[in-house]
Amino acid sequence: MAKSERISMSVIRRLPRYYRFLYDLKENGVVRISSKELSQRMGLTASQIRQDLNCFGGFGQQGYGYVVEQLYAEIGRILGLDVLTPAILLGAGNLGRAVANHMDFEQKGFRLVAIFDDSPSIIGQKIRGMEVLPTKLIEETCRRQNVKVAVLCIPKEAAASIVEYLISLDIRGFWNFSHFDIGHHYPGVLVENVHLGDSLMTLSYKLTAGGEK
Amino acid sequence: MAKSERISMSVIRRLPRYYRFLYDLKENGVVRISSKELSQRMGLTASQIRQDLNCFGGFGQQGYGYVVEQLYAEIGRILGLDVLTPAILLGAGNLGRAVANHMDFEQKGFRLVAIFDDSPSIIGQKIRGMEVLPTKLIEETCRRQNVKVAVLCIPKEAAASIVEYLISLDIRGFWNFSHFDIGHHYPGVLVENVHLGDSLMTLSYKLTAGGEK
DNA sequence: TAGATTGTTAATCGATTAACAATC
DNA sequence: TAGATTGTTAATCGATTAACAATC
Repeated sequence: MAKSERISMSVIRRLPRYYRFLYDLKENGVVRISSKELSQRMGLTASQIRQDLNCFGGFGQQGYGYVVEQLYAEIGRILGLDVLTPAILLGAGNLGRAVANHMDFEQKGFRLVAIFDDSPSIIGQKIRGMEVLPTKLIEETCRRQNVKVAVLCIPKEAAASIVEYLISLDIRGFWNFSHFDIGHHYPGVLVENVHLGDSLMTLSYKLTAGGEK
Repeated sequence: MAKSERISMSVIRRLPRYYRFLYDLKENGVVRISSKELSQRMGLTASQIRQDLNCFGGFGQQGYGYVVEQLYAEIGRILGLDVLTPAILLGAGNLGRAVANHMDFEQKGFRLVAIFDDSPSIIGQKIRGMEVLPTKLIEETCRRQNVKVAVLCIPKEAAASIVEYLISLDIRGFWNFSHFDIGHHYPGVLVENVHLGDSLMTLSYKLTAGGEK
């Protein structure tokens, strides 16, 4: 099914959006959809949608379109959402608490197994029913639960050294909210950076430059 | 100075990252930097850096490189960080509180002037010294403070109708954390979407596909 | 069957990289 | 001046769009 060529990140980053739109269609009882109609709803070209999907296989039917439910499931599988990867969260400050409370990890392919902080005033607090643990328990937790992913909600200064430590514990993926750029330093380590500040500055640019039009 | 051609989003999205790296260099007392050295630190090509910067003007000096402090200031200006745009935040749940507390709006070109929620149990609470106001005060606040930007930390269901309302109040920019896709529906309205769920699913894909290598 | 819509190939467009003359 | 490094043009690479034969 899946074609063996390397898939570009441009394509991958569109998949979660397809997934969301298909979920909505599904919820609204829509059974089939053509690339044309989906393209109009999403503001893309039909060509791009077909091109994107055909990176992974022919999910449609000529003359008919795509079966919503089936395509939804297929994309979920491509994204790996059907296998829950154990993850820990580091840093239970404002941001860490919000991420832990707000994000539905199970629906996105992860299982949040523990939350850590090193501030004595935060340790022991409950977040979504989970007690915040001291950082010295990280190693044991990772070993016991076979944790492969860490969510970083810690300050930039702390991040650099903690990343090294986590990699030594066999953590292989980071969802990084810290301002520290894990990026390209560690080969084989998979990183998804969430730089909220960058996003806000981009909006500032759009507003500034948008006025020139 | 600024060249008049349209700048691509690919270039724009790299600017905040340049800005962060230059800030660090500046803090570490580095006075000058060449595109080559910066490229190594950032994991880019020197060519790309020079190409990017020259979209906006020649900020360097042949045979020398770039003056860190000067380039930093220049990029800040390009991003429009020197003008603070008044913004309101809607939705003081977990996520809204974290964004309000965590984000340094002033450093990113904005001034957060008010926070709104429609839940009686949240209205009146203080977040970063600001009292959460009932949504019925949105109109008055926007008019009085000439608000042009809204940060949306509200559920998807609420977003669709609130966006229309805010646009009618002359809001022209959205920093959108809701799962609602403002995207292409409203011409002339500038949107920066932060889809945390999409980001997490992308990490799931990387982990899934990374294993195939 | 006729109509619709896919999967896929070819054409276009845009972004990145390479090369080098200009110049500090 | 000689060496270094920019700004910029040209070459390459990749992503998007258009077109159409295949087929349900």
